[in-house]
Formats: sequence, C-alpha cells, structure tokens
Amino acid sequence: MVDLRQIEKDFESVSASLKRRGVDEKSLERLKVLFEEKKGVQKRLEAAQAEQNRMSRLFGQYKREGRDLSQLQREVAENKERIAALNEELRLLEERLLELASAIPNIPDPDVPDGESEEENLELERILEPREFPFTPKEHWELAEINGWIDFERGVKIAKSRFSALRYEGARIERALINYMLDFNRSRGFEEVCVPFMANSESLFGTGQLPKFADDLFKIEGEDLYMIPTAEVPLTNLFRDEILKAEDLPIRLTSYTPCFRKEAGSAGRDTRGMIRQHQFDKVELVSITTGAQSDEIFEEMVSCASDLLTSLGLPHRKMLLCAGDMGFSAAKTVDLEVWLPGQGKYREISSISNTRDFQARRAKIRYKEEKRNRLANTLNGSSLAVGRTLIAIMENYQQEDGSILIPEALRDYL
RNA sequence: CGGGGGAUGGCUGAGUGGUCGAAAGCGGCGGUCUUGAAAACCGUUGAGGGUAACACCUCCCAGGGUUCGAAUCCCUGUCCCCCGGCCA
Repeated sequence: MVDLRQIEKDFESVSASLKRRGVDEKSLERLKVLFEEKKGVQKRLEAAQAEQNRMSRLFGQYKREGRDLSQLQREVAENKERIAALNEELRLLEERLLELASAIPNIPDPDVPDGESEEENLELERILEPREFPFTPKEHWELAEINGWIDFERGVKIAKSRFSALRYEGARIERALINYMLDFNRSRGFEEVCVPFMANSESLFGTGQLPKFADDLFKIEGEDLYMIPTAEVPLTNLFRDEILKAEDLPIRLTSYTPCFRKEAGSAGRDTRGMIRQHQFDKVELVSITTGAQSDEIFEEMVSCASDLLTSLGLPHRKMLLCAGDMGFSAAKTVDLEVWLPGQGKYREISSISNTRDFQARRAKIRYKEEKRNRLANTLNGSSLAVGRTLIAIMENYQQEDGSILIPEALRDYL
C-alpha cells in the first residue's frame, strides 16, 4: 500500500512517479482529499471521546458524593449521539480510503526505466552463449511426446485444461530440480522453510493479491482460504503483524511450493505445452530486510537465481522491467529469461522484485530500530520456476534423435 | 464433525462494572556494587494514532450489543486445549 502521508506531503513527486505506471493523477488527488477529510473527522471524534471519558469519571465521583446527576446525564447522552455520528462518518471515510488506496500500485524506483510494455524492458546482461544446433531444435512439447515425459491429455482428464502430469524421467527431473535448487539456495544463506499451500484473505491482502486480483486465484468453497499463487504469499506473511528485532534482519528464506493460478487474463496465450499452467512448481526466495539492506539483498537474490541457471548450463539474460511492465507490488523488478532454442526466444523463468515497504505496510511487518518501529522491506524472487526449468533443459540439452542429456549439476540428484 | 474448557503485555499469570493500559513473577534494557562476572539492590520495559513537545484518542482474540462507564456482562465468529468420532 502506498503511504498516505507521503501522498499528503509529497504529492507532486509521488504523482509523477505513479504516472509512469499509468496511475491517474485524479485518483491520487481524491485520495489526498479523502485522507485530509478523514483526519479532520478523527480529530473531532477523539475530542468528543475525551469529553465522554471525562464526564464518565465525573459521573462516578458525583454518585459517590450523592450529588444530582440529571444535568450530567443529559450532557452525556447528547455527547454520545455526537460520537455515534462521527464514528459512522469516520468508518465510511476509512472504508473508501482503504478501497482507493489498496488499488494503487507501488511507486517505481527512480532507476526503473520508463515504458509501457515488455517491449521497453532494458536488457542488462546476457549470460552463456546459446548452443549452435546442427539440426533444427524441437519445441519442448515435441520432445515431451518423444520421451513420454509430459502427459497433457491425462492432466486435462483429471482436472481441466492447463493441467498436466509428469512421467518417467520428467517426474524425476522435476523432483531433482526442486532438491537441487533448495540446496543451492541454502548454500547461499537462505533458510529452507516448508509452508502451507493455502492462505487466508488477510495474507493475500498483505502481499497485494487481494482485493484487486481475486480473479486470478483459486478459492476454496465455504472457507476463507485460497490456493497460493506463489510461495511469496506464505513466506512473506510468516511475519505479518510482527515486530522483528533489527539484529535478526535480514531474514532470508527459500521454499518449494506448487503455485496455483487461474491465468484469467491469458486466454489463448501459450496454450500449447507447459509454459503456462494452472498448477506449477516453484522454488521461491523471500527476504525481509531493513530499508538500508534491501538494495544489496536484491542484488544477491538476482545473482542467486542467475548463478543457478548458469550452474545448469542454461543461457539466459537479465531484464530490468520498465515501469509499465512491473507487477502491482513491485518498486523494481529484474526478470531472468532463459533461452529456449525450440522457440528461438528468451522466456521468463524467474522474476525478482523489491517491494520496499509496500507489502510491509499492508501486512504490518515491522522491526525495531532504536526504540522506533519501522516498516521492513520485503523482497521476493523465483529461484526458478521448476516446470519452465525442465522445459529449458529439454530444449537446450536435446539431441538430434530427440533424446535429452542430463545437466552435469543434476546427476547426483537423480 | 459431537461434548467440555479457554484466549490478558516478550513469556507465565492476576484481574468479574469505575481512578486498569492492566498486579505479581520471569525475561530484556540501564545503573549501583565488583578486577570482571554472578548474586543482591534501584530504575526502566506493549502497540497504533496524534503533538514541536505535552495533552489527548484507540487497542486486554475479532465483530456487534447492554451501560453514563466494559478486560470484566450478553450475542456471533475465529483460534487453541481436553474427551469422543474420522483419519495420513
């Protein structure tokens, strides 16, 4: 959530920054006005409450002294009505304020390039040369068919379209990759955590999926529970409503979870193959840091994911996302795109974001710094989408006959 | 899912209508003492809002209600514990 006080104090610069993400200045203006209105009502309410407290104390005293109460009683009753009216007014204002504020995306960092779509993302670096193929490389679904690794039809039968089952080496490599990634992350100082695969609405509000993106989530009927769209949700919410000790930061976590997404807005995109599924495995990195630590930790997380790809021999590039292409909660995002020779394209395999204090404000994740509570910074990043890594291995390690070599790094895990 | 009992500050735990944001103990922090440490003693120690700083407001699981006044009484929900059922 944006900081309303920042909007109040620093309207021009906040508005200019958010314009880069297509946020209308008028909605910010409305927010600012509402916020000021709310503060005024709150002040009047508190004054009335103070009065009520004072009179109530008098009431007890008068009674003990046996004095006449009728005058006081009348005043107290009148004031009570005023409090009720102000309370209602405040409640309505707060409701509207929250509704508006929770729909505003994060403010982009100054070093995030302008731009509206992925076309304008900035390529930072390419790592590893794509291999030259003496034959025409196949796409992963062809390879999946030849090797029997991915069963698309039966996945659909069990659930629906965009579900699949992994079989034979495919299933084993998936599991090997998860183990390999977790070990790799652990060696980089991330604590392995095992978390619930469902989360309640408060958690999803905390990380920014709710209320705006409810359509992308699978909800459990009759329960305040959703299937998690990413481990970022449970990992970050581990510390929701907590005040951490500064010396415990940074907290760096890694976790494997399946992720569940409706992919509501992507009808017709990547319908073939395993690029875009309703359920996919991911190993995630999450860090909780102080404001001062977060830039350094961000770089560490990007390196961690990039080095992991390198260790698997997968060519990839680092993309700095432009303002218009970033996710709702992010102040800055670097995507890693892996080379898929079958498609002849770089495709997203990891996305690392610094949300600064945007999620922390929603989720009330704070730390104590010399007596003062400060909002933490939260960062998240895929240390690779596992299914897409499997695909990348298939396409990059394919042989002319359609068989697939196992990357050196994974051999001990199979 | 059925029956019973609970939910209070970092923790344990008292408080059943007024001066209670809350006793006491533990823990934490600061100090006295000590070469140093321990012990002992003294002080301090919840969160959010608000203020230049005070004042002031809110919070004793959450939401509603009764009352001039609620941690305390009533209703609903959530969670936890015990017993039974089911079950990896």
